[in-house]
Amino acid sequence: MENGKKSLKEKKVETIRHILDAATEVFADAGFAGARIDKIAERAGVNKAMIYYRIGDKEALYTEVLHNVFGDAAERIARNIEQGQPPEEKLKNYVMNMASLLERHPYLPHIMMREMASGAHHLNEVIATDLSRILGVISGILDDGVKKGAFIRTDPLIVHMMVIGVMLLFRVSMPVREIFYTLLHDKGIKKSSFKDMVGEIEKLVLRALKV
Amino acid sequence: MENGKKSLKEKKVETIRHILDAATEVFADAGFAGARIDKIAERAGVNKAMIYYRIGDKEALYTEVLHNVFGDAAERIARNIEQGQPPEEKLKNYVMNMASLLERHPYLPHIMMREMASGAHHLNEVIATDLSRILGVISGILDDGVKKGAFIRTDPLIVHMMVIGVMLLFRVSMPVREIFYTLLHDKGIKKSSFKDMVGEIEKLVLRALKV
Amino acid sequence: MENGKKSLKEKKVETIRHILDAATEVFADAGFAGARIDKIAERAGVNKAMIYYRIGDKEALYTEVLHNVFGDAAERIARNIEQGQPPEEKLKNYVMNMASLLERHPYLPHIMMREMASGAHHLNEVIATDLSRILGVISGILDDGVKKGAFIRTDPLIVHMMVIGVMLLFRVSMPVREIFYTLLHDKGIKKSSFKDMVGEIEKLVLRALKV
Amino acid sequence: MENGKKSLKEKKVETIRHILDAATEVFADAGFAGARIDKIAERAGVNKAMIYYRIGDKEALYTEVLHNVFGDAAERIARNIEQGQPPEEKLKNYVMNMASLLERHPYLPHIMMREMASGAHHLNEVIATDLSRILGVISGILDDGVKKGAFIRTDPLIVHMMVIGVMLLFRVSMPVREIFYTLLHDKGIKKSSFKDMVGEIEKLVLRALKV
DNA sequence: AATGAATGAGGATTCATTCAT
DNA sequence: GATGAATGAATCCTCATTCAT
Repeated sequence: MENGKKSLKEKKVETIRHILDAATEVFADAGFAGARIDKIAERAGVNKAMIYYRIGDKEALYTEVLHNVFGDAAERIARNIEQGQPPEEKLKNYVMNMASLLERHPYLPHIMMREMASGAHHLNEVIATDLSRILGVISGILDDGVKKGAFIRTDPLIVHMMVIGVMLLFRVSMPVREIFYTLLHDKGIKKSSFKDMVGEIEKLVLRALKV
Repeated sequence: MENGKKSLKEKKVETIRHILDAATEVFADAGFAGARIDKIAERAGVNKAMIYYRIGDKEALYTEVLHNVFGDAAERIARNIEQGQPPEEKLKNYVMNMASLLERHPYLPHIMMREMASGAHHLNEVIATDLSRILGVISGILDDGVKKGAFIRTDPLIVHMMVIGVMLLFRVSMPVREIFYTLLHDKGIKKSSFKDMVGEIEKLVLRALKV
Repeated sequence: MENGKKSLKEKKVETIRHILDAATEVFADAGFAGARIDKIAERAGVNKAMIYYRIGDKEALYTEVLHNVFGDAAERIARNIEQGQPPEEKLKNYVMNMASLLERHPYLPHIMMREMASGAHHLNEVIATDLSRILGVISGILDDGVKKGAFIRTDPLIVHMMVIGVMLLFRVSMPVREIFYTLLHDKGIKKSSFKDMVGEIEKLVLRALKV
Repeated sequence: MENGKKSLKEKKVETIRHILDAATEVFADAGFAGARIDKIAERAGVNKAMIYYRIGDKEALYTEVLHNVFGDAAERIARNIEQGQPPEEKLKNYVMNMASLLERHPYLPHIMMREMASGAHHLNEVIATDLSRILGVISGILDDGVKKGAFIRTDPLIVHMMVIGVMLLFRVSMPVREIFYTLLHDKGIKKSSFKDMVGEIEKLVLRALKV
């Protein structure tokens, strides 16, 4: 039950959350250079100066957004690896985790793709470390599979990029796909949901890796 | 006369090429909003006003760049499908074509990723048509493979996205990978060249699709 | 009870003193336009709103500072004129008083110079009256000297400006002089203390005025 | 005869002059922090962006102004020392030169006083060198006078500061003096022109220094 | 055909000041 | 009495675009 009375600190925390949420959306939509502080402030329902008071300049705000999104992502991934399962299960798990990560952070794909396209200048070491933990996970799974005779030996980076790449593209390409579906509906290409896609990826990746 | 004497028309064409080349690099580096007309002019070795004189405003310039890059890409793809080969060969061909496309257009990945992250607002119908032709090709290959009992039935869009996704990520992530390699060299992850990666993809995709 | 227990009124007075001291320093350092309320609050160890609560807006704060510095100065000067001395002694006294005034108010030179450079908009009539009392003093001394046949007739304003001018410059130019000393130490120019300078001024002014 | 036709380069030079003139006035009036780029642009009759296009940011503009004013001053002083005169003449010359310098640069006093009050942060080495040349001149004159038995030995820096100090104060205090004159006209203090003052200074300084 | 000069419109950032508790 | 939260109004600065030659 919202009781209407908020302490000063609660209000402050809430304000910060509003700002970061708005900033995440706007940066995802428009990129760093295209984002407008005015728009972020408006969408957050705060005065423009508030952003500087609470967070700092555009750069600081962007970094904060990146850290929020990627920090949570990395933590979540690292937590979700269950030991003692057969490699196939672990791999399915990994795909599922990646998928649910993107569902939880709908703006991650946009931000990530842009970041990489920009040379990842903002993905400084802290964030790079976060990401490297994810890579460590898939690497471990594949190694385990190879040891147990379940998987062929492959480059884990490429496997990860295939999984992540198709998911990013899928999420990010929604508006383009609308056009394609219209243009291509007579060629046997039909809409698929994110869930459909995840199932398909799981299947294809397992087929590709299994001995 | 090849020797230094250029006709007016040749100079004009050359100027336009300089502008478009410079614009391609700058847009790839910085995105539409982050690109600076000043920088494009400087890199092209022309006066800023020249850009407006020859091509038009920033929007027009960007569209021109997109069309140059994607138009050539689409044309090249459509040309390279050889009939009468077995589906496996066609698929290998398709992967190779995609790969050589990216080698020929080193800025395409950056631009494409950003475009999609922005909601593909600039990929208007003309360009969408270009892309849809590519999709038609892979769709045809997969259909053929299914008909001939060589491939399992899959969603061609997902297959395409996997192939394209990993390639885009690979090209675009060069700077980030440098960090990762440093962080992860003890986890059995090692540098691979674009060629290595293409071979690996070919292998994995065929394994995933073959009955 | 002197020991740590302060009455509410004492705390209030102390707070005000902290604010005014901090404000004096900051205004002296940066001038009116360059001074930052934030910085004054921080240096005073109080909350920014406190300044408005206790004193008022930036303008009021500045006026208060000016009055504090100049008010005390004028009072002190007027008090220190001893009657019945020979004019030479009175003049020495006047120079000494000016000098000790500046030692007591290290920020007065900076504030005064800036105020004059700004057209003395803040030196409103109240403060102008303060200053005019000082001028009355030197004027009286010179008149007395002329009457007694000790001094030549001169413009008291110019004498005052010479004395005050060199002292202000001396105090204010400390940082620049450091550079000059380095550049000029081979031209026979060497560091002098404020005391040295005061003695020299006394000597020169007396030589200039004595019949 | 203005012929109305100006070459591009002439226009450019003129624009820069307008900007620097306006900036000099505004910085003199309001100091660095108080100066408004808008006001400078308006007073120069140019668009605000022009200032950034031609000169740079506020800091650069200020430095340019300082260099213009002080650079010319230093050069003029160094040129005007005539050799072979008796020391008294040289000293008179020096006072006259200082005076005419201030008549030529009516904003120099305001800017200089503020600069010193701010700790002379912008008077970087280049400008310090300019100023030190002036000091070298007066130093030489006094030395010469001492050698020829005409002057007592004094600290040239103090002599210089007395001369410069009273002149700066005189020029800068015009608005305040108006108040004083009103308040003090019954105490025998009357308006004097800059010329009057210069004559008086010359007299006093010579009396102070002559053996 | 080509370019240096110039600017309007907008965007990031700052800062004195007020408000609510 | 005291202070953290919040903001309106500048203020500096940038950049795509146009103009005049």
